[in-house]
Amino acid sequence: MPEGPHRPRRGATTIEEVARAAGVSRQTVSNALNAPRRVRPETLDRVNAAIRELGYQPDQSARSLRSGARRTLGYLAPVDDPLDPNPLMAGFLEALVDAAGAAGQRVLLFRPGQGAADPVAAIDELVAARQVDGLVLADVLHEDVRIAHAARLGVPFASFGRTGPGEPQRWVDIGNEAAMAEVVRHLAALGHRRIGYLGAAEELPWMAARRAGFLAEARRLGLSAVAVGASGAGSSGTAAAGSVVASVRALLRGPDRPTAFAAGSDLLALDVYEAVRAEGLVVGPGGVAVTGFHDTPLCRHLHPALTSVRLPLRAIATALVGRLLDQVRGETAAGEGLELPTELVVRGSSGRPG
Amino acid sequence: MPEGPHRPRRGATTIEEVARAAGVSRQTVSNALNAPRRVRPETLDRVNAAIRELGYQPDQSARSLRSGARRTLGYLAPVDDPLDPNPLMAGFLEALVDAAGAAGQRVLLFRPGQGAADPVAAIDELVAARQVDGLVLADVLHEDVRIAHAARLGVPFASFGRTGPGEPQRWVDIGNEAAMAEVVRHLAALGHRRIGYLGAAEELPWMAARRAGFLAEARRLGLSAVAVGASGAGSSGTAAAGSVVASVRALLRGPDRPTAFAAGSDLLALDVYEAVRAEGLVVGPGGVAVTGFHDTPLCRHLHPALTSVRLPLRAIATALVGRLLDQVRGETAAGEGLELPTELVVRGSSGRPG
DNA sequence: TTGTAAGCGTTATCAG
DNA sequence: CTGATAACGCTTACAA
Repeated sequence: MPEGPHRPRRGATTIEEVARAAGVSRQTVSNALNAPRRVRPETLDRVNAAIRELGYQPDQSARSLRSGARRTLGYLAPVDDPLDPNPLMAGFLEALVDAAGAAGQRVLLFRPGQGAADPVAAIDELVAARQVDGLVLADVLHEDVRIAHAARLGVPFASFGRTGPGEPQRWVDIGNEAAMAEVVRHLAALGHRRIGYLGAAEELPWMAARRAGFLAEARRLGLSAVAVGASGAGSSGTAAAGSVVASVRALLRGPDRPTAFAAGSDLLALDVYEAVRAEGLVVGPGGVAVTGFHDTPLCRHLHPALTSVRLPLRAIATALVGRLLDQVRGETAAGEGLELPTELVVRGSSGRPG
Repeated sequence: MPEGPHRPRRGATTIEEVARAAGVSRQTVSNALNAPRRVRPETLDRVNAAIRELGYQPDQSARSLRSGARRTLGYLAPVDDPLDPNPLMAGFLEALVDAAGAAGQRVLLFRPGQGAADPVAAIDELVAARQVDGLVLADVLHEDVRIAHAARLGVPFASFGRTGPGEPQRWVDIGNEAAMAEVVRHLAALGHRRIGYLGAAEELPWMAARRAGFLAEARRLGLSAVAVGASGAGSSGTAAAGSVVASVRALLRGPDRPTAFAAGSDLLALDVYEAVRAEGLVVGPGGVAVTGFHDTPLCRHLHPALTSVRLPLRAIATALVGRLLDQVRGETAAGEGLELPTELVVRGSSGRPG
């Protein structure tokens, strides 16, 4: 609701006051801030001193109104429930805020209004209110309505997660296939010949890619590979954790028991731990090797500690911000995706087969 | 006419265009938006139709400049590493954005610049640039430099986490003691008489409170209680997970073996699982009961599923936003803290003693 | 290099 | 209830 009364001015030092204190005009202060090279060094010093002394910062609203630059990037938070938060909300967001800050931008969080879960309307609102210079989208699907809509609006954007061939290629992503291929090679190097994969929510492109990467590399190396895992559950696989465990247990009881399992997430790896133990086997050297994905803090609390794939969150965030600002500045929108490498963090859970 | 500014104007429907389309003046449109009661109904309809048709939204920068209201709340993200993200970043942030949105506010994320980890400077910048109407602080310590500084600046703020008696009491918090007391009563009701507590990073007030709440209720009920857990580690206890497990194992081997363990976080509960199993015991009914704290998705992936304390994230966020906006509107800053109850989610990990 | 003038889009004031 | 006028604080032309 719009408040009626006039708002009290906080300390609110204005450019005028700085100018007076430095004995120059408003515009000289503005120049000192926005084009320092145009101001004589000694004047610049004087102005900067006054700025520091008064603790002056330009009013961002006034600046935005005049210049058109909002110095703010919008992050469309994935639609999900606080009780089952998106893994990206932790970790990636920190990296994004840091990367944006380093580029002089702030990050504005937004989501579709609670209940009405229409991301398109949320984008429309934010853009129409001219609150951001660009948009960061995450958990992007191959044909994503958010991508299509942002492109239609003509607002600069970049996505964490690749888009299909028909969509604009303004994405940054990790190499999900490559990451799982590295996992497979790691396991193969340890001597494992029969390996299993545990996935979930495989309608999500990144989960499908991990599975595909696993199977492709296993085939290439001539390993015996089998993949299990249900579709349909949420991205963190809340639904049928129990049945997933059952699938792994069945494999472990089968004739050609895998000696190693790669999982599509750290939580799924935990399911593998449970299945392995339930079958009276052990995880790690001398037992069943297990790997996860995401390198969450969970990995370090498991025994043995979980080998996992670490995402280059800082590099992803920096690349997203960079591409976004290229578009904002009107430089040629590269129009190409960027795939960044992951890092395999080897811990006790992956060792030689027993 | 002035030349087009540096920046290309996006669709940018202005109030002027709406006024022309509706056949009224700018101010009538403004009134229709900000004080609809002052506009004749039939005129209002016409204006609203034009607004809808043109997809008009007021330019937030212009509006802010004029009115002083930023319609934005700043969230000072806890200082930590993306690789070891703060648990609040997931879950709480979703709830906060929703609550803010319901009150017509957006959420601006900010952190101290990477490297320079001074939250005070970050607050100064944001406030000086007049980018927000108020601040949300989290993971607040009893004597917190952020609280003191925000109070000194006179900027409206509210904190998730209570402040000490010398500080302004503009906090919302969960009842950490009460939550652990409920856990203790739950375990006692199941028949447990010897119970253990596993904590970590107990220099953090909320962790200390959980421990204290545990011990107090155990004493009140005449139970035999013992607490273990190191200080000094990060909030997620990355440091010495191994030694924590060792402490629990030692207790399990001791003469008066606890039949139940409450942990200060879900990850610590996982450590208890490991310790229990390492001692050849089982978790859950017939074995050692275990409870966690936070109700993260991890709980549902453990076997047996972990009993845990769920935080009322939506209520917390709503209360924080409400108190913040009270201050923004200049209404009497309540000056009192608000403690919200948690919810014990009972699952398979807590059962009758073996 | 610096100062002058104008206006970004909106809302508050005060006439009609 | 509506319409003209004046700011909010800043940055971009342009003149000195």
